[in-house]
Amino acid sequence: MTSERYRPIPAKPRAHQRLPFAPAFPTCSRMSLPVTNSAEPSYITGLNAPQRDAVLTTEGPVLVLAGAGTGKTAALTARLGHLLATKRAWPGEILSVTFTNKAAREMRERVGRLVGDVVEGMPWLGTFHAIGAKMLRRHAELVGLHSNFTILDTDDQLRLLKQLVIAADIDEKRFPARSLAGLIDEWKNKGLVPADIDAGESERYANGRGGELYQQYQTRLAALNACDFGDLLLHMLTILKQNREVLADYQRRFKYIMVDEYQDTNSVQYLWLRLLAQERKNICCVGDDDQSIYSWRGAQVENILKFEKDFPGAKVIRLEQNYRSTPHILAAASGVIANNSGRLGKTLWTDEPDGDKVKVFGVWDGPEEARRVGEEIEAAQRGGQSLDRIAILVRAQHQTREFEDRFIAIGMNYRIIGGFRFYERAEIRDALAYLRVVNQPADDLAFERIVNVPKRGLGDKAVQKLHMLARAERIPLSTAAARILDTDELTGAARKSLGNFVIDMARWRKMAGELPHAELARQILDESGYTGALQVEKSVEAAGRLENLTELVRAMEEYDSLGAFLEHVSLVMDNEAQADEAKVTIMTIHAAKGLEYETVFLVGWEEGLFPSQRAIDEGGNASLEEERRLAYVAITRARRKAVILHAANRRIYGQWTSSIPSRFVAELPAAHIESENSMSGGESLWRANWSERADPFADVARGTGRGPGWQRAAGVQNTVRDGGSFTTRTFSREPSRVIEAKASAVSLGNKGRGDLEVGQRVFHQKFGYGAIALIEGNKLEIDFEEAGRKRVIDTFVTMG
DNA sequence: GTAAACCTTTTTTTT
DNA sequence: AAAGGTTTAC
Repeated sequence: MTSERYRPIPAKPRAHQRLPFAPAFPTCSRMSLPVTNSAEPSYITGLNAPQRDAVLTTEGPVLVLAGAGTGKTAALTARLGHLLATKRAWPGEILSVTFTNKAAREMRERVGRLVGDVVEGMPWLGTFHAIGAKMLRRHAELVGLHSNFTILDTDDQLRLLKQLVIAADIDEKRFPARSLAGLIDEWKNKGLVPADIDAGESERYANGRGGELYQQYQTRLAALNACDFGDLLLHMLTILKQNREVLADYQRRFKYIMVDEYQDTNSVQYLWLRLLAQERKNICCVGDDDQSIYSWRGAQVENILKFEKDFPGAKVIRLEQNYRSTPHILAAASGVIANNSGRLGKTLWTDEPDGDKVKVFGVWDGPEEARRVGEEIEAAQRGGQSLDRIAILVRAQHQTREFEDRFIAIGMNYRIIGGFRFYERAEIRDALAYLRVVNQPADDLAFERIVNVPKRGLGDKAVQKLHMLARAERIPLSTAAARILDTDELTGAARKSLGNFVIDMARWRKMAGELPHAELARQILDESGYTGALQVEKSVEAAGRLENLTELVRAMEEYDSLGAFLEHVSLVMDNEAQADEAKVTIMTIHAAKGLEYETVFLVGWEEGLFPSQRAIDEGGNASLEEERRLAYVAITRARRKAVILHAANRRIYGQWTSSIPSRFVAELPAAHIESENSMSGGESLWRANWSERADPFADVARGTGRGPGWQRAAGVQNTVRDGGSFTTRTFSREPSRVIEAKASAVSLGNKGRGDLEVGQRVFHQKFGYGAIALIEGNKLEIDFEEAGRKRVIDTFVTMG
C-alpha cells in the first residue's frame, strides 16, 4: 500500500470535542475509499484538521506532537479504527503500545465501540511490558527460560538481590540491595546485558562488583525460571537482535506500529521499536516533550527530539488546539512550563470561555490543607458537581494520608489510586506464592515465602539446610525439600512437618491438572491451613484478610488458566475499583497523567515537597525541569477549575517543620490566578518574597509577617490534634544561620522556637507542667512536677 | 523457634 | 509516625 494523502478538511471549532463514535459502524466496504467531505466515516467527523492528518496519514513514519488535552487519544483511536475499517490491517497486524494498562483498556474499548464486535480484541495492544511478556512466552527458550516463567515483582527481586549480596559477603549496610536493584534496573532500561557492563559502570556498586552481581542475579533468575520487569523488554531485545527469523517474522506481522506517550520511552523500548519498524516504517509515535516525567525510569526525551533523524522523511503533525481546559488554566500551565529550556515548543490555544482564575490558597499546615480541600469539595458538591469529576493530586504517595484522615472524619467518599494495592497485601502475596510454587516448582522465592506460613515449625535453620542441599545438588528448593526427607538432616517435628508439606504440595500439583484453578486455590488455602490460621485469629484484620482471599479467588474465575491469572497479577496490578458510588479521587501526579477532571486540587506546593527535596539537592537543573513538567501535567489535568494549595507547616518524618511556597507558585502568571491566604499578613506575602528576594529564606528567618496575628488566626482554625502543639509556634530569629542552611528549606523547624528560656514554666500534654532545665536546638529537657525530668521536643509544649 | 522490645530509617514518582 | 530490621527475652 502506498502513501495516500488526504486533503485535510477544515474543522469547525467545537466547544466540547468528544469523538462522536456512531454506535453502529457502517460496513467496511464503504470505508475503504479515500474520504471525501460528502461521505466521511463517522470517526472522522469530529476531528480538526491536524487530527485528521494524524488519522489519515497511515503510511510512513509519523510523529504527532500533541499538547495536553488536544484530543490525542481521540486521534489515536480514530487512527486505529481507520486502519481496521479500511482493511489496511487486521487487528493482529497492528502493534499499539500504551503507557499504562488503563490506557490500553480504554483504547480497546473505544476501538471496539468503533468497529463493532466484528473484530476479536487487539492481541498486540498493551503496555511494552505486557507485549514483551506475551512475545517472550513464545520464545522463552531462546534466552534459557521455559514459557511458564514467573514474573517477579520488585519485592521478590529485592529479596533475591539481598541473598546474593549477603552471599557475596558485601556489607549490605554500606551497599544496600535496593541501590543495586536500582542500578540493575537502570542498566536494563538502557538495554545493557551483564556482558555490556564495563569497569566504570561496575564501579557504581560495592567497589566495582556491580557487574559481577548483575551477572549472578541473571544466572539466578534463569535457575528460578523467572524474570523481572526489565527482562521482559531486555530478553526480547536480545532475541530480536540475535534471531533474524524471529525479527523478520514480527517485522512482517506488524504492518503498523503506534506508540503513545513516546516522550516516556526508554532506550530498550526505543531499540525495540527501531528494530520492529525498520522494515515497513509505518510507525506513528505520539508524545509531548513537556509531559516527560519518567526520566527516573530511564525515559529519554531525546527519543522524541531525534525521531525525524531516526526515520527520515517523517511527517510531523502538531496538535495544538486544547479542548480540555479554560484559558486561565491553560495560561497558568503555560506560564510555568515556559521557565523550562530546550523545549520543542508549542502554542496551545482554546475556544473555551475564560472561566475562573486558578486559585492559590496559602494555609497554615497539612491538616488545614485537607480541611480546606474538604470544604471546597463539599461546596462543589452542593453546586451539583459529582465527586467523580474531582481529583486531588499529590506529589508523593504519603501525602494521601492527610486527606484520607480528613475524609474519613467528615464522611466523604474517596478513592486512592496506587498506594496499597490489592495484590501487594501480605495475604494475597502469600496465596499467590502457593499458586506459584504449584504452577512452577522452580520458584524458590515463592517457596521460601510460604514454607513456614502458616507456622509449621520450619524456621531459619531448616530453610538453611534446604538451601545447602539445593545449592549442592543444583535443584530447586521444593525438590530439595522432598529429598532432604531421605536424610537425617531434619529430625522430630520439623521433619514430620516438612514431610506433610511435601505431600500436600505433590497433591496440589496433581490437582492443578484436574480442577478449575479457582477451585484449586480454594482447596490449597484450606488444606495448607492458611485460612484456618486466620479464622483462629479473631481480629478485625484477620476477617478483612479472609475477605480479600475470597475476593482473590473470585477474581481468578475470570481467567482462562492459572498461568493467565498469574500473568495478569504481575503485569496489570492496577485493580480498578468497581464503579459504584461517586468518589473523590486522590492520586499522585504521575498516576494522573492522561486523565482529566472537572475540578483539580493541587496540594503541597512547597519547596522540598514539590519540587521534591531530592530534585532540589541532586540532579541539578534537569531534575528541576522535570518537576516543572510535573507541575505542567498537574495543572493541565483540570478542565474548569484548578486550586493550588501550599501550607506553612508540615510534619515530615513525624517532625513539624516549616516550609515556604513552591517556586512554581511564583511562576504562575499573576493575571491568571487569584491568591488567598488564610493567615494574616496581607495577600500573597510569600509570592512577593519569591520574586523580590534572592534569598527566599530570609523572610522565614526574620519571621516577617508571622507575628501574633498570624498565630492567632491559625490557632482558631486548628482546633484539634496533638494537644495543640503547634498553635503557639513562632519562628527562629537567627537569619545568618538559617541562610547557611538554605539547602533544605523544610528543615528550618529544627532550629528551635526561640521564645523559650531556661527556667520557664511550660505545659506538656502528657507530662503536665514543668520547668525548662535545658534547651538544645528544638530539644528540651524539662523537670516536670509530676513526671520528673524528660526530654521533649519544643513543639509539644506550650507556655505555662 | 517465636514473640516482644528496641532501634533505625524513611518519602518520590511505576511497568 | 510508621515500617522495617535487629536484638533480646521467653
